[in-house]
Amino acid sequence: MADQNTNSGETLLFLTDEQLRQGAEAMFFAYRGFTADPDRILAGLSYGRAHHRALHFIHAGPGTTVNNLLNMLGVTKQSLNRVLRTMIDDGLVESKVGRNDRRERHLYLTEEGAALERQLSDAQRARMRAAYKQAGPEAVAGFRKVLESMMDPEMRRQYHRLREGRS
Amino acid sequence: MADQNTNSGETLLFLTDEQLRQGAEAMFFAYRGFTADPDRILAGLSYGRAHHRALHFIHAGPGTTVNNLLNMLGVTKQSLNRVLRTMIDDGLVESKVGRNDRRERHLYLTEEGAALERQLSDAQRARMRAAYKQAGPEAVAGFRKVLESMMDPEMRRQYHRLREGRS
DNA sequence: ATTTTAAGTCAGCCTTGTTGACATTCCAAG
DNA sequence: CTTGGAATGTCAACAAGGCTGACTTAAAAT
Repeated sequence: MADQNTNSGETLLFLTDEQLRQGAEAMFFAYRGFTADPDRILAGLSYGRAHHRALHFIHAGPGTTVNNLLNMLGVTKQSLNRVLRTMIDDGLVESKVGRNDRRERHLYLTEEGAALERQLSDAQRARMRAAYKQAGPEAVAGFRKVLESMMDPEMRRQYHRLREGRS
Repeated sequence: MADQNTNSGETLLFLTDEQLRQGAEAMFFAYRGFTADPDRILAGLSYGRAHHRALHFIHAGPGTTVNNLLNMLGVTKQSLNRVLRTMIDDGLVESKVGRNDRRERHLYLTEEGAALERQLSDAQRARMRAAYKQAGPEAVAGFRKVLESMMDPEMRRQYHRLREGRS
């Protein structure tokens, strides 16, 4: 608390470096919690967080192409391919040649893949549900607002595109 | 502010799986933004995100012990040691034998270390400052509230301990 | 017919996490 | 004073998951 105006910047009130530091720490610790439950589940299986992310976005946009997924995840195709390969081989993900453009591969979850996705996201959502409930609806609105402002513009666009695709 | 439901915190409606999924995506994309700027800086030097985290917490609690830091970061001592070793060798971090308990090592930033920490956290804070400003003070309060609720209890305790230590 | 694009693959590298084993130093309890 | 345990450091080996670069295949676009 205390020191109000030790601001090392342009801004007027309320944004002390100290408060921003606390925000950064909150992000760090909260993200740990955010990933903790799925990570625990995945640790048993031979998968990692990267698999979870791929499952999530294939679930969110069934039929998405590899290139789409690449842009979502922000990794190289080689890196994604390793993860995708194992899941296709294990029968969690199905890759179908595109009808219009046969160079593209469209990705879908199999029943088994959908089951794992559900298990992982159920765990993650349980924590978020508890946090949302504890913090209250207004806090949640603020939470979402700040997160969105924190994204890179390109990520924000993808975030919105996803939401529209499901509305 | 009020949309449609005047739910007073206890209502469960409001928390559809879809909304929770969006929250998860927001966390994912926002965290990418959150780390992007420091990562860019570090890419040039021969350091990574792990070094940034260590610098941050040594800055936050000068004289912290290795064990303290371990608990903060949630990694093994071997993993931390590798990172710490390079920074000590490079003269960014100083390790002093404890006075009371001479087994402990107390960690401090050198001038050079403090300079790098400042550079990294300035970049990170710039983004947070912009996001906070754009979202507004109420949103920020909610943001912090949700993040805190999302932490593991142990992490929440450490988060508070840090804040108290600086108040 | 040529060029570009989407995807896949191989090889190798880096960072950062993990275990396990072991040495050192030192505090504290018997 | 000896001994047990705690805090730290270090070595080795390994794995996940990023990266780059080079190359192939197939198909679409020009």
